[in-house]
Amino acid sequence: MPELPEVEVVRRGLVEHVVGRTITSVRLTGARVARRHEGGPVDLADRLAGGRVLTADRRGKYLWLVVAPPGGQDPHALVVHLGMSGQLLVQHDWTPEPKHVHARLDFADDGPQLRFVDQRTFGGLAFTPLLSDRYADSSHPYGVPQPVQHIGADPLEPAFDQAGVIRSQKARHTSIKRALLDQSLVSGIGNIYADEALWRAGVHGLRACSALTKPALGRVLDHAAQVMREALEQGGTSFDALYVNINGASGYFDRSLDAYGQTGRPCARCGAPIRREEFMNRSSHSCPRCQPRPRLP
DNA sequence: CTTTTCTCCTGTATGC
DNA sequence: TGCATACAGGAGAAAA
Repeated sequence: MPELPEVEVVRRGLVEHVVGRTITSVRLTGARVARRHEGGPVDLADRLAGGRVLTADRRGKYLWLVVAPPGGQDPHALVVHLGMSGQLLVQHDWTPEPKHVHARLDFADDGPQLRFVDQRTFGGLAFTPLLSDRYADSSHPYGVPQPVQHIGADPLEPAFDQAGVIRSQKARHTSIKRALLDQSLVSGIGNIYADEALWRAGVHGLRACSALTKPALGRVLDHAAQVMREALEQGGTSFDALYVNINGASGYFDRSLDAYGQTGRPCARCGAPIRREEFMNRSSHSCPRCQPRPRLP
């Protein structure tokens, strides 16, 4: 599932293969891929045609291409969310299309297309204005797209204010895992890296935010940032030139997971079998010895 | 306003 | 073999 490191790998691929090119036409399959675009699929395709891609940017799990429309209008953002199963593929038009291609962008040069492929269609595209970032020291010179404004900075960007996040978490009446997954507090963390960060910190995800000390919350966030940096290094090694890849679990990093998906395997620290528990109709993985469960609320 | 639950979707794995 | 069911889960709407 694409979380921050996987999306960053895709962004780097777009910088390499798409930035600087001019879009000639866009073909969309079905309306669902554009359901978050205000004007619908036809408007989305129309407004992208003739645009030049200035850069590829990202915050958390949101990815966007900054596109300068023809005629000198203000740059807008083609916002891409990969959802659970979305992929962006850079492929020549003669390459047979995989299943579930929902969008194809053609360019003015002879280079390959950009294809958006999404089996479960939780992802989608939207073309939106760029607005000024809420963070003063933004590293997003074109601003951030409207659909991205409500999420917090991610742990790998300069605007990330860890002390501020800790203060917000302290005030929340919820568990630490819910807080980690809440993109409005800190973005980019999904189920995989939440479980990994909590395992590294030795904290059970059901612990109340308010019951953890600020240093303990800081350690969880530090581990989240660190595990995503490590995953990015691994994931960065796995994509080849014409394939902007999402490998489901970040390149080769799935070999390095200590908690997520490790049910029954021995904990790398203490040897106790990793347990799986129900959580928000999903699953959580943790070590029963290193991450003792809090008393029931 | 805050917090929780529900819904969207389909390929893969498992059980009877 | 065939069919039913569980599972994977990000995000936003809806409900509490």
